[in-house]
Amino acid sequence: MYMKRWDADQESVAETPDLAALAALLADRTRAAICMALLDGGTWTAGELAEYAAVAPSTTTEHLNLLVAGGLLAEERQGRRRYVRLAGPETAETLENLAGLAPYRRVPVRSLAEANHRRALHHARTCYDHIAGALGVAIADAMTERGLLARDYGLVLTAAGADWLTALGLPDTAPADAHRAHVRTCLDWTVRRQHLSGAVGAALYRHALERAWLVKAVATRILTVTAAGRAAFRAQLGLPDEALFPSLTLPPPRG
Amino acid sequence: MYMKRWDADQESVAETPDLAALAALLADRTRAAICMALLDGGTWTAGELAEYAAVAPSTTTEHLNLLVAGGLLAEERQGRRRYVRLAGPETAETLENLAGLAPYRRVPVRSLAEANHRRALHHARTCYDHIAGALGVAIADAMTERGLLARDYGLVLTAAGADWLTALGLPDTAPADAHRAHVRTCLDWTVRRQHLSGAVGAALYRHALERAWLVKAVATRILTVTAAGRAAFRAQLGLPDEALFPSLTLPPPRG
DNA sequence: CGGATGATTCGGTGCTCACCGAAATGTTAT
DNA sequence: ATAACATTTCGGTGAGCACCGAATCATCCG
Repeated sequence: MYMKRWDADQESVAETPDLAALAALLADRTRAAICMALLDGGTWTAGELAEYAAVAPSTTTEHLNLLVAGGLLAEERQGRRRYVRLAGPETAETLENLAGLAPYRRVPVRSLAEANHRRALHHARTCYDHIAGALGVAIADAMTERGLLARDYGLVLTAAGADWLTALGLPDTAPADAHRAHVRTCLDWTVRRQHLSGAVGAALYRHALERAWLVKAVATRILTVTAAGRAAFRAQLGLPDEALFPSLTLPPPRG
Repeated sequence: MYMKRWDADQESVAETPDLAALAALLADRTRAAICMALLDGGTWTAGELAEYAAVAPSTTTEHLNLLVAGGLLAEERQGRRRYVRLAGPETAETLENLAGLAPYRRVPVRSLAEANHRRALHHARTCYDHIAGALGVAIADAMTERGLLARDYGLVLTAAGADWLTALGLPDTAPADAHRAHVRTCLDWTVRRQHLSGAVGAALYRHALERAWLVKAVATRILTVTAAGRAAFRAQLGLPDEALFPSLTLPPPRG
């Protein structure tokens, strides 16, 4: 009797998420460095990234082609120039989570300037669209301590927290995209502690920039706390000086 | 005048998260398959994984060495056999998030059995310690619709949701580890939709197993909904038949 | 219209690494 | 003890790929 062969036309293929392909994009040191650089949330040109990653422009082109094709980066062409940025917030969060899981690597520090740069990064930096580093962790801690965030029953903005945001002038931080949780944590790779991300984290960051509590350096992820910022963070959240002055920031813990 | 050189002993090295090293672990198809298999939350022997991944035992050994050394897997030796499992919930969540971001890959389906297997996986499966697949998404949707979860102001368990859990006999699902949010979403790679994870998701899964609403097949991630389960999910959440019968589950969307 | 600039294409090179098989190690069973 | 079994070690092979430089293309500027 004739049996129909299963491998016929109809359902002979299926689709599986290709985890290895995505990971392969990040498995190269240069591409990983590019992605980490773009975690500042900004838009870079191919040439800038080439210089940052210390590879030839031709090499950078190949990397960018892969990253864009893989959906990690979004690109925009203007004339002879190629601008790239991270594809979106989910990409940024996944990257930062991954970095939090990753082992540490010892890298040589070649100059005093570089040491200062690192110290500043550890103190306060952007994580795509919110605040990370010692300052970010201190903010999350202070908000929890003051009952603005509740860590004990899920991670939620409390009623007091919502009031506090309103008092700051953040109009309810409307849930524009339902896909993105309002309050979310992000594992900080400098201290391996949680800091505030999600829509609330992003709103807080924007607000701090608008009020000039923070200033972002160009072409880096470094944030600087202004005098006004220190006053505000002290008044609003009672942040200690350790969180407000880079010079008081300790080096990161051992890996 | 003598200037002290900076590259002296003191602070000449710093530590950076080695994203590329971590990603390299997942960048291999065999290792990725191993990790995906372990997403069932179970403990596998080296030999089982070798057969599953269709590589020589010696090759499997090398992969497991790397994955364990990289902190993704935890191992336990008993006599002549080596048991491995995912290192922890964060690892599982990051993996599933990554899979949700990954592109699809077309794979051949060689037999009717394999096609049925895939269909079953798409219908209901474990994601480490909670429920994923069409059933998992349907549960999250139904809970949101019934006001047990609120998606509009962060993702929180509502008061009604807490009551519902208590009525089910889940005693408040105590916040054992503060690091893990109670309610959390996990991007499902089959449907690219959110399902329920976190401590609440895990408690719900355990409860469903205890009450025999679900049965987990050995050595796979497949969950089967029992008759009692269908009754319970209908009564408790009003789940439609599409979510309760694998035969009604549609194939996954195009990548 | 040249000349400078940003990016790309292409060929070639060297290194890394996934894989296997055969032999070895150590453990459980007969 | 001996046999069966699970895993590991090691040497060797082949493929993939990150990298560069030189040439090319496209755009902007004087």
